[in-house]
Amino acid sequence: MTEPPTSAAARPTLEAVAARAGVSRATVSRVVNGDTGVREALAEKVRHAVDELGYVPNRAARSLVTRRHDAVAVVIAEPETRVFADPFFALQLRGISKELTSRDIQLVLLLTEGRDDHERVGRYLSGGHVDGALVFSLHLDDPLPGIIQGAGVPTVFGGRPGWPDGTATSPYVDCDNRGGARAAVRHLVSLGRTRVAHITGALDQTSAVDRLDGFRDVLPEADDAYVAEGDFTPAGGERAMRELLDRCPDVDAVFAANDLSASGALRVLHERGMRVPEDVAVVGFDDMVPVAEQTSPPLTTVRQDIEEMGRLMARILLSRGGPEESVVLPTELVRRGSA
Amino acid sequence: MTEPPTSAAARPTLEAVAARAGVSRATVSRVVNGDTGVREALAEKVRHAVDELGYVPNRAARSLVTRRHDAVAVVIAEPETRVFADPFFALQLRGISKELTSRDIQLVLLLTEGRDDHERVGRYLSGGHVDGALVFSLHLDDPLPGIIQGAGVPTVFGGRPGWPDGTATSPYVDCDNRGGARAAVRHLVSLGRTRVAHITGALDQTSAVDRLDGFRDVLPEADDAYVAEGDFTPAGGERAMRELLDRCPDVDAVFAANDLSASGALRVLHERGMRVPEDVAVVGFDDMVPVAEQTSPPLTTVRQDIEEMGRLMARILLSRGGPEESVVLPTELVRRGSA
DNA sequence: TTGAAAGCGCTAACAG
DNA sequence: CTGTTAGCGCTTTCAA
Repeated sequence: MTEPPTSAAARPTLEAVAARAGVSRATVSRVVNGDTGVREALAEKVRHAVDELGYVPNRAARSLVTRRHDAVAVVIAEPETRVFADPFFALQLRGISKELTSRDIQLVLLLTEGRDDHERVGRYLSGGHVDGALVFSLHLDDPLPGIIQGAGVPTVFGGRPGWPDGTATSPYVDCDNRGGARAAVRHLVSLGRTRVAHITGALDQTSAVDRLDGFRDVLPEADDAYVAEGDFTPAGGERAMRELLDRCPDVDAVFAANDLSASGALRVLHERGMRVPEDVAVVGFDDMVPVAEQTSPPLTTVRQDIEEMGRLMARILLSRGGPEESVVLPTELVRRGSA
Repeated sequence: MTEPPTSAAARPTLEAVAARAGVSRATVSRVVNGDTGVREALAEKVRHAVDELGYVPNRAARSLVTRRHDAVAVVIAEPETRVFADPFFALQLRGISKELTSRDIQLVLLLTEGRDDHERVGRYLSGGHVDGALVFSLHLDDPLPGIIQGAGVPTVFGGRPGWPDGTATSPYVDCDNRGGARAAVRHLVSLGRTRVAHITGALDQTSAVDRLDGFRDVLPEADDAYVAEGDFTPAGGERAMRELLDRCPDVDAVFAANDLSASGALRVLHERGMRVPEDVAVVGFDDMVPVAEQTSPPLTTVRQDIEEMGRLMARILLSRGGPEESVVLPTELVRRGSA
């Protein structure tokens, strides 16, 4: 790949199409770009020539003059952490991909790990190679979002970034983590449970903090002993559940910060011979269907539409002139067997 | 985004750098592209000007003349199937990303589902927007690889494509699925197990077929009853394990096609009160560490270096003139508690 | 070793 | 409504 592909040689140009159709380059350009105001007869001829020749516009040439790139960067920081534990990003990517594809915009994927990469990504984004960026800021202390803000590229964040409200210059898309958590805990309470515990997510992520806040909204008086720190993984859920059981053997309900940690909790509960939901009711978060439906009993959980969040991120980024506001999607409690 | 970003306006051009350094555009271009044969004094001046102005080359302009794009497409077909069940792709993506990044090449992600997308991807790839493609062909009957072959773009496949040997015009990178499977089964046999079962992967994927073949290589006389079809998921593993136990209650070892299905099998084994490895020894495949180390007991499994496979795919694609051969990476048995 | 000049393929005024 | 024209920013001969 040090040389231009010889195979795909001699791609036809606008010029060629113009000649074939017997019109000027400008006219072809108009037709190709869907400009109105070309006589239908001519337009038809042009389209015919395009088909015959298999003409595909040269993006580089187009970019050069329009100063657009029809490309959006998706930045995922520190993939090791969660990307691989959790179908979350994959689903969001799918939503993004669908939206971009439908508008014929390229998805340029940027995976980063560590400080060097931050700089590189900053340079890349300021380099003006893409029209915008969709950024997943995983950790509260991640410097990347700041760097990106500085890059001067239109940006939409996935998940609420961890900076003080009002500081933000870029919108974000998130689900109503706090409201969803409240719904989960209220459901547990409505079941008559009085000793409700919470297994948190990784507390360096806003989603985990927000869900914890939601828990406290409903149970402000809950003893700290009923809150165990997890990390969104099944293993973390197991650990937290063990702690909980040791500290508060009387616990009769658990709200886990996501389905994965709930599945871990469920495992420990079984291991200790406790019945779910009779002895301990469990609610998760995410409605990661392949997880939530496979546990025993199937998991009652808070659904968020992850793919839609991705789609929305792209839509907002691309909607200059439309609403540039952050969006918080609603959640919905899904009842299955565990609570 | 209907308009060029006004924020990141007025990027400096080669022209500007040239003026600043008091040389011609050509000289700046040479320095920027690492051409030898520029007097060091001048080169230094140019580099200085580049830094001062924060010059970043305009890729579109460069592409237009070089006919290269410094971009590679990564095509993942039908993500719903596995991408989301399994950290597999994420790891491979990471390897690819690292390699591309180190060479300053863009990763353009193409996610497809269904026939319409196939055409679109075909058009995109023939469109000459990227210098090459890395393609994951999941299913034996996937038409996409064929379409891509036709697109005339240099391609490397991830995983052995499902067409007859010799048909392939593009190299692939895979791990030694068959050899790894043999090692796993031999290990079980060496433990004195005489009734070894196999939980397959999704048999419309070559990796699953190859692992099954490896199993049969070692145990050609094994009764079909000892082979249960899974699908690489924990749920599939559970189902298969149940079948196995019902059909052959005397089974004393299981080789599962991957760690995820092994974890499902383990669950069923516990549920039925069987001890692992005393009553039934279990071996997985992949060494998906977060899975394999969290099961109880921890999983003995066949390790493959997934990230390296990704890196290698990129390296092969980019190594025109180097070895254009397919590569099959070795695997390694990792002993933990389950066998 | 360096510079001048000629485009790469396309869009966007501006005329007609 | 259509064509003419002038570049977008860069690399690359070709001369000097």
